[in-house]
Amino acid sequence: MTKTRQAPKRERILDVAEELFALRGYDGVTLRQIANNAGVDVALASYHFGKKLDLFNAVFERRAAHLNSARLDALEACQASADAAGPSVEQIIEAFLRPLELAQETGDPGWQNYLALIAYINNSPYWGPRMMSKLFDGLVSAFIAALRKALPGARDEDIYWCYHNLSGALTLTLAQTGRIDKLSGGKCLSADFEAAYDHMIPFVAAGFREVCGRSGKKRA
Amino acid sequence: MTKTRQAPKRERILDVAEELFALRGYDGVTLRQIANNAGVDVALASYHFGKKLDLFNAVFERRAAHLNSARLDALEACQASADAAGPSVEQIIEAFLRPLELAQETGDPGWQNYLALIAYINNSPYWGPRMMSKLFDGLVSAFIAALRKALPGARDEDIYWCYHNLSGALTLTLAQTGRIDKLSGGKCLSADFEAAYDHMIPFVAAGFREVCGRSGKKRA
DNA sequence: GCCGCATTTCAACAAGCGTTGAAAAATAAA
DNA sequence: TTTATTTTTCAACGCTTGTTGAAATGCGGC
Repeated sequence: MTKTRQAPKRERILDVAEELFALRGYDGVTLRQIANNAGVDVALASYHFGKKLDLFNAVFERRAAHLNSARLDALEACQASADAAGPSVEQIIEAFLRPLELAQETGDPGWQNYLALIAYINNSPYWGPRMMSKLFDGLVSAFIAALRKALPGARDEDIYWCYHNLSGALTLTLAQTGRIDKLSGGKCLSADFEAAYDHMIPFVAAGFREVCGRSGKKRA
Repeated sequence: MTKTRQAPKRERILDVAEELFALRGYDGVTLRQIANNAGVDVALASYHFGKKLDLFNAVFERRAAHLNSARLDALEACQASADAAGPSVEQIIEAFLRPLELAQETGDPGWQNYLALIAYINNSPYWGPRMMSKLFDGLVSAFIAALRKALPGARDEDIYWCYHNLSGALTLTLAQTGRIDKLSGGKCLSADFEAAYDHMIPFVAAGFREVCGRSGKKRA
């Protein structure tokens, strides 16, 4: 077998690129910074990935499939364990958010940088339209469909605006700016994803019900 | 009195810088791009503002005072017209958001770029800690105090997490990525700030009440 | 007219950028 | 071992970057 021995330097380049791109954005990072922090030569990034933009895309593709299937699995699991009416709004939001705690689950701290990078492109008027659809349109459609079923009679327009609010709250959480740490005087911690989701899930579920009509009543 | 003749080229540089920084971020824009789009020489930006970072800061300072006083005025107005119990959560959120529709009010389209730029730094792990506190800490503290009064018995931790969710939803709205336009198939429009706030205000208010307790204290 | 000052352009600098072809080193196959 | 292939480094390229000093332009006061 002459196949991929999976040299560790290639992965180190991806790890460092992930971290630096998440912190400073695509244009705020140079290939030399990435190479230096990874302890390799500049040309090695080009050898493995091609152009700088190709490296950027490679960072996204490395974890995309794993992330999407984890969240889709969570949705299907909560649908399977629900009655004929389908899962509640809380259960759907929970399935949407909880799989994102995979930094703790997998023990790989790179996930945190990856999610911060997702936040960066989702909030960017330049990168958003270029990358978000390709990465997440399928996933979002599945969750929107589940929410539509859990909120009978709701107008599509209202559901999308509510999803937009959810997406924004999530994005700022993933960005890990540490702003809430300072504002709250240390009472809240950006790095505490569990606390963030514990608060976000009931917050968002109540918002959906308020805007999309109370017909979708709260259930245990 | 040879006072400021306020050459229009200086303002044009700020306008273009505002627009391009909002779209591509600080590192994604060159001084030459700004100068070209403004129809001036590269060196003119340095003459008026100094270093590139000084120009970046000048863009923020141009509208900061106006924006903050508009929002603080709205808060004070809703407090003045309330009874002894103070304004409701909805009224406070409304005062927090509605003044941001000043692109329509003032007729200055630059406001939209400015707010997108605010969204950019608020979501950035690099720029956020550097700039958000200086610009908005006073304003946020005033609104937090009003919310604390409107939610008697709520734990500070819960209030800050709810504010974080509000800030995230607002940030993604200001970023103007157009993602909701595509997702909703045109039913929702990123540029329609009024529709965004019409949905965000009840959404967020319901979330605050759910998480921070409906009237008295929250469960253990 | 000329003068003084603010504004704007011109021209160029050193430094850093992404990228590439060829050499060197490491690894696998024989 | 020798050979073939992959991985990594070296060295350099053409180009762009932010910045600056000096020259040119505009303009009100004399």
